[in-house]
Amino acid sequence: MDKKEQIIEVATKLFAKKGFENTSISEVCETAGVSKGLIFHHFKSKNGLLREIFSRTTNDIKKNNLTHKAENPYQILSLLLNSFFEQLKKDSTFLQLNVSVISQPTTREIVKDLIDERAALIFESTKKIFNEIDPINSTIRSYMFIAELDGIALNYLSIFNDFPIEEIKSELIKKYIQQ
Amino acid sequence: MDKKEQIIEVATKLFAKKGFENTSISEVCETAGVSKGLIFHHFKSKNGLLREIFSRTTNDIKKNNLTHKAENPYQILSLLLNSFFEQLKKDSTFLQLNVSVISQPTTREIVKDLIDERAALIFESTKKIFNEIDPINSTIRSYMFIAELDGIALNYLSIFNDFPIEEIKSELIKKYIQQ
Amino acid sequence: MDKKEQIIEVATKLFAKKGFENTSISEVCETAGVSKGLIFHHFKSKNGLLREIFSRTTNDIKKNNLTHKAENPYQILSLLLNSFFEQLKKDSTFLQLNVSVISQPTTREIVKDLIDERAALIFESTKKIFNEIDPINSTIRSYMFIAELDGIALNYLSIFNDFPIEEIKSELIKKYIQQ
Amino acid sequence: MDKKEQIIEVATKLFAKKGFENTSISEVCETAGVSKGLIFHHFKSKNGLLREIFSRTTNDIKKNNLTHKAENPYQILSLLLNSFFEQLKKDSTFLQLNVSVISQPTTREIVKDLIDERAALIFESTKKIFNEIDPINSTIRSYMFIAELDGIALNYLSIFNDFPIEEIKSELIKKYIQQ
DNA sequence: TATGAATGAGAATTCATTCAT
DNA sequence: GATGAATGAATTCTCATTCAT
Repeated sequence: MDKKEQIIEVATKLFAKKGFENTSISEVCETAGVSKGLIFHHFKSKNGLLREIFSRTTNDIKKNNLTHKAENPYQILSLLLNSFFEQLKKDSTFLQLNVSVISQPTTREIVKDLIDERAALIFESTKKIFNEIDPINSTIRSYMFIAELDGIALNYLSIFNDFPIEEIKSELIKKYIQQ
Repeated sequence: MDKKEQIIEVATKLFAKKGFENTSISEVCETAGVSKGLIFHHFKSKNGLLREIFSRTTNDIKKNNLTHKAENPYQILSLLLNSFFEQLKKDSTFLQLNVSVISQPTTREIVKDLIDERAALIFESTKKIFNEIDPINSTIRSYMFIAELDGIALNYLSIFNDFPIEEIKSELIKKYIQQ
Repeated sequence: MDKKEQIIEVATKLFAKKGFENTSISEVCETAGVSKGLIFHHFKSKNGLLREIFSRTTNDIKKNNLTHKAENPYQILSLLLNSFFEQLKKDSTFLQLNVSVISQPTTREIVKDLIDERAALIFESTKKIFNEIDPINSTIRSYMFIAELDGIALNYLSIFNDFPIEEIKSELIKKYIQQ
Repeated sequence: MDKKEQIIEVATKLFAKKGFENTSISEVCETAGVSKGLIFHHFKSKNGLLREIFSRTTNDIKKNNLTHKAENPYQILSLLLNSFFEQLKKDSTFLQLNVSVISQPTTREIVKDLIDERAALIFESTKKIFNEIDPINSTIRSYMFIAELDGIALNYLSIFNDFPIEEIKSELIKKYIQQ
């Protein structure tokens, strides 16, 4: 069993549940059943561990992007929306980790470059879709599409206890796919 | 000048710039030129200080809401969008504080009830507007409107360095006000 | 009883006996009967504590210098040599602390400016003496006199177990005072 | 190139530049391009590495002593002083390592026996010289000669930034060789 | 209302050393 | 001879909080 992977797995869960700043290395160690020193051996620092986790998520996004080479932009949008809402329900704490890391000044600074990389990646792949639907306004529509999804995530995860996620999903599908 | 107000002012700025968890009481004291004891005298705890700051923002929103008793829902939307984008540009760090407090599990817990209160407030005043525009779908449209703005704030403040805020604003005005 | 003074007293003894790098803050605290936090409250860091101790010694030297306003340079030299050998025998560990702080790269860096200040102080007061004895060569004779005493201290404290300190003292008195 | 030699070379430089206590085995490994395990394989412990370095210097001194079998004690003194001042200028950090190891309680303890051995060696070879110059006072003159040189080294290396090393050298030559 | 000395629990990090390979 | 994952004890330092004044 790979201890490095185990640390990453445990840390991801704890960071997601309690926030990065409020999860101590000690807690990660105890939960993962490894010594404190090992974390610093593998990741150099707590920040290094966060970076590793953050960049792995980006890599997952990359892989996902490569997967759907559907012919139809509407098909891609459909897949994308479905997987987005799926993750929102299943992986909620994990998504929350990403939002909180990005929005908190200190953690933001730690993964600054990785945020830029990921943002560019998401923007490009979104724009590729809208280029086929509405080439003239594809830039602005991409930004708005991304913002809309992020806003939905933020409100669902952190603001409203009774956010009508299913209806919102229907609405979005209506708006973007069925004209 | 009132020392209590001074503490709140300084703490707001520091929490916004460095995050709540990464700002120590000591730093607030030194910057505000008061003693440590005084903060605990006035706010009972560091969490108490955060709650005071957070609820003051809610009060500001309340006051703002009372102000615009325009006849026309489109006029209200227009005012609302304008002040939103205005604040986004002028008060960016302050808005970021609100997002980060809300999205981080630990701080979220501290102001849980205040978030609920504020969310209800914002939802109600938004719904009042959409009730006049599209009564049947007013609930879903309110949620989507709020999510859209939050998403724009998040992307502008924390994700894209070159987010086309002016074009997004035009687009929203086009979408919500000029049909 | 002043806890700050107590910390300084205990730390001086421990640093002298075990060396700065090998004395932990915990040990200082336990011995002094204060909490860990208090050291950082008063001295900001372990390095700050060392600086405080080092500069106090310089202050002692300053005070000592002001004292002997003997008319005769040979009288001053005599007093000086006597107190030097006296300290060498009584305060040996304390002198060793000074030598080790000065000669170790890391600790040296910490008190760099204080070493410079002290060196200038000692050189000036030595030169004042030799100016009256041999004005033309006073500079070089001052440097040699200081080096000689330091070398004796180093050899007595750290190198030879059977360094003939009394005979060395007689020899120096013969050399510098009785022509 | 022999990895063991490489380790010694790198460690000597690092210990000299940063002090023994402030140089970690990890740093030695990285700089030398070897694994951690290898150091413990060759030297048993970090202390063992220091002892190896320290005793090699003693060996160098031994070899040097064997070399000059001049007939004239003044010739030997001359050679000795020249090589001393030469080393002071060229090998300053290395000499500083020796002084700092000797004067710091912890490191002193580690090489205690080696210091004694080296001190005896230096004393004996110095006394052999003074035996020919002034047999009656040779002991005390040897101690003073050694102390004088050590004091000069200490002051030049660690105390005065503008120590007049050249003039001091001339003075010593005048004092010990030209009457 | 206001101060700041004092606390103590807990944080991240370092580091010599071991050992299976 | 050579590697590097793994350990665990120790280290410096931070920080919210209390309390006598």
